[in-house]
Amino acid sequence: MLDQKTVRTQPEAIAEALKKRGYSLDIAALKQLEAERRSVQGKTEELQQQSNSRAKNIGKAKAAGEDIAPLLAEVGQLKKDLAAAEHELAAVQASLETLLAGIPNIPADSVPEGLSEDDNVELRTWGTPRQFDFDVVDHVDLGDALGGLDFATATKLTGSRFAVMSGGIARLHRALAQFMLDTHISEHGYTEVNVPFIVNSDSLYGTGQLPKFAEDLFKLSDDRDLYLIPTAEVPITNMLRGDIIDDADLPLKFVAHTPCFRSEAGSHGRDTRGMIRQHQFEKIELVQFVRPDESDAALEGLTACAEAILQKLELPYRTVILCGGDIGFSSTKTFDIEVWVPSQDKYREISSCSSFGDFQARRMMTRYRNPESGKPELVHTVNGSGLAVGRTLLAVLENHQNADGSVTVPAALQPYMGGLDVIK
RNA sequence: GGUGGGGUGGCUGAGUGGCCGAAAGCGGCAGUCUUGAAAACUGUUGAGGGUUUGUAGCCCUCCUAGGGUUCGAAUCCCUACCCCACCGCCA
Repeated sequence: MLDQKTVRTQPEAIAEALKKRGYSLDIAALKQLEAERRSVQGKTEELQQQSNSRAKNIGKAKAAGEDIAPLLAEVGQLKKDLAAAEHELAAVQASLETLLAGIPNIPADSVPEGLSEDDNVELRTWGTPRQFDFDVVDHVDLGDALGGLDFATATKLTGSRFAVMSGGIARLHRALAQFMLDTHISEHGYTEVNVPFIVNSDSLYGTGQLPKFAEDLFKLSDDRDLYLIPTAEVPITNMLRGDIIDDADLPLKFVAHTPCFRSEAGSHGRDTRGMIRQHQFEKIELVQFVRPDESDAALEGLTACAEAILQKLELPYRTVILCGGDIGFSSTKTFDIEVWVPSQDKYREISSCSSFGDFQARRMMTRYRNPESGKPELVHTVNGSGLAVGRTLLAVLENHQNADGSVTVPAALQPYMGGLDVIK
């Protein structure tokens, strides 16, 4: 959520900044609601004040032993007016709140112009896509031949966009998760957390998935208003919802390994083959809470942590900065890391690292006590995948495949595979 | 599942209808003292919002959340969520 005061007082400037996203802010509606809010709030507070002072007078009169009956008679109409005004105010504030909560974050200055992913800008590449001297097989056929990747059975168990892994591939998948987690803990200074995979709507509101993107989530039919997490970003970031953090504790860096559940509504027919787009996948998520002036550096650092995993796994990748039209709702700046997928002859997203500025912090009321002002001020949040495990598995299988259908285990993973160097 | 007790500021914890945005302590901040620090002492210290040129003043709201009673609610009633204790059941 953007700062209400800024939105209200400088709607034109906000609207201009949001154009970079291709978002058009309804200034007229905003101004109208704001004018209404102002008058209704003024009226309500005046009535509240009257009501308060009369109640006090009644208290004094009673204490003095006076007859309070005439005073009581006076407040009848006031109470009715006040109730009506409060009702009206609540309605206006709810409308304003809905409008404000639906406004996306403002892209950072460094975010390039553009409306689609075609306008994203490549920042750097690492490694060189391998030249194969045999016909490249995609991970679905590779996995099928190895007997460890089975989509048909998963369809029987659940439906489309699920997979059953077994044997060496299941172990490789687990090894990848462990390896990433260990690397971030011991080499990058993150604290491991283990969090719930089911969250309430307040948490989803805090990180920005709700109220706008409910259709992307799996909601439990249980009447407790609970959802499966679409990413560990939600539980980790919300750990500090409503809290005031000690300045000395910043920056806070957390890493978690969780499953992620996404309905993929609206992506029917996209990436239907293989592990690219699943309803359930595992991810190692990195989250940082930082002081406002440190978020740019934190985003660079966090992205480097994610890239380090790909380097250790000897997987070629490139890093792009998303253009204004392609960044997520809550993000002010996003770097996507894309791994080389040989069967598709192109780079595919494997990590998305974003800075949210104070956008999430404002929704969550997560603050730190600024030693200079002594006041609680909003922190900045930064997060990213480090990495998506399923897509990494796919990349390892395809990039390290051999002519005989076997897959070479990258050296970094071998300790996690009991020393195994080839999956056959 | 049963019974009972609770959820108050950064933290601990008082407060059972008006004098309570809220005692006290801790912590924080400022000062005195000190070569410096600690200790001690003194003062100060919740958050959000409205109005406003204003970090001035005035005003509103907030004691888990949502309803209710009342002229008036941290305080009484109802509901939800959470915590604690004991009992039962069980991995």
